[in-house]
Amino acid sequence: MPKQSPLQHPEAFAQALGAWFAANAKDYPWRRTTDPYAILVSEMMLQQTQIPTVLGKGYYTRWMERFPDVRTLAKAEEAEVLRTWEGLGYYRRARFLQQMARTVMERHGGVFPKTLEEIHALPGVGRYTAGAVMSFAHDQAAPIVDGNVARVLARLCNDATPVDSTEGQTKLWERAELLVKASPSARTHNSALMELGQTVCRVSSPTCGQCPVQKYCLAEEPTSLPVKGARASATEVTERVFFHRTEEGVLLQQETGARRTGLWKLPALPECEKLPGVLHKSRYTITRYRVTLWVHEAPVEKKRPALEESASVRVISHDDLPDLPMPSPYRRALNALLGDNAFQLEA
DNA sequence: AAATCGGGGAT
DNA sequence: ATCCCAGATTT
Repeated sequence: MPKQSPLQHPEAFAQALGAWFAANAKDYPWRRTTDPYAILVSEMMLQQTQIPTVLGKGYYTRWMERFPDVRTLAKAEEAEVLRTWEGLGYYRRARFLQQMARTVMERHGGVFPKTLEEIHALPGVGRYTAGAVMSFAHDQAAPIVDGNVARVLARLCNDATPVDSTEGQTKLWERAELLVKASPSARTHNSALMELGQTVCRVSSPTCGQCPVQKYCLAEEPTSLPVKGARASATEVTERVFFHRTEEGVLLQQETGARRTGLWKLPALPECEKLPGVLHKSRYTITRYRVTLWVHEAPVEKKRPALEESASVRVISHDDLPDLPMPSPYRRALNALLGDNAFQLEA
């Protein structure tokens, strides 16, 4: 029996997908609310971050308890905002979220905007996230295309156009829009499309036999789709910082540049003729970098620039240490240095 | 159109 | 080690 294109039978496709979802939907906290702020928080946390990460470590619940609404988030301390985010990565998202809250307070009088254009204009909110809020909070027929939807649509249409190309993106959004407009509920439809990609139409070993829309799928070799462009290879990076402990606490430095803005780290090691002793060494991979982090002893006082006079460098007391937002690699290094094995170089 | 954001988990 | 993940912004 010949396959039918989902694009030529959008109503029947949406019907089959919706029926499947009605019987198989998972229970997530953000599916129990229609509060656009609560939806937006979940979407921001889930950008490039898996559901078990957000859910398992309690990030979402903790955030909503601490910042239950836009007003609370808008007036919160940035350090507390970043500390609540610590461990999720891509800390820019946390800062965007607070900027969003302040924008809603100042530009929208504290009322969360209701149109796609206004939501899309909020800091950190792109086309996907704006569509997610419109469909999940307001049940409006706005399309969404995330990694899951891209995979599902590429396979359904048997389309090898690279999904990360401009042409591929244009096709995906057009198809997503066509389908969501043919569905009885955008909220159900968009949730179902993503969940299908997550549970059935998986990256590897998809379970096509259990797929509710298999008769609409034109894929001949599902696992060969979607096609993506090659990514850049990893770059080796060496980072040298130092550990200086006084009676009052530990010397730390706050990031002010384009990366990890607002977060604290061990201070960068100044240029030295001779490298001070090594206290700790670790390796981690971040985006496209493979970093070797060396923690040295503090350089001798007279050769060290007046770091304490720099606005970004401060002695942090041990009591305040847990409350400062800090990227995970530094947090781990600091814990190792302050723990029982302090001053022992790892083998 | 491509790079960057400088995470984290699964495989 | 590599890929993927409920992406967005900047240049």
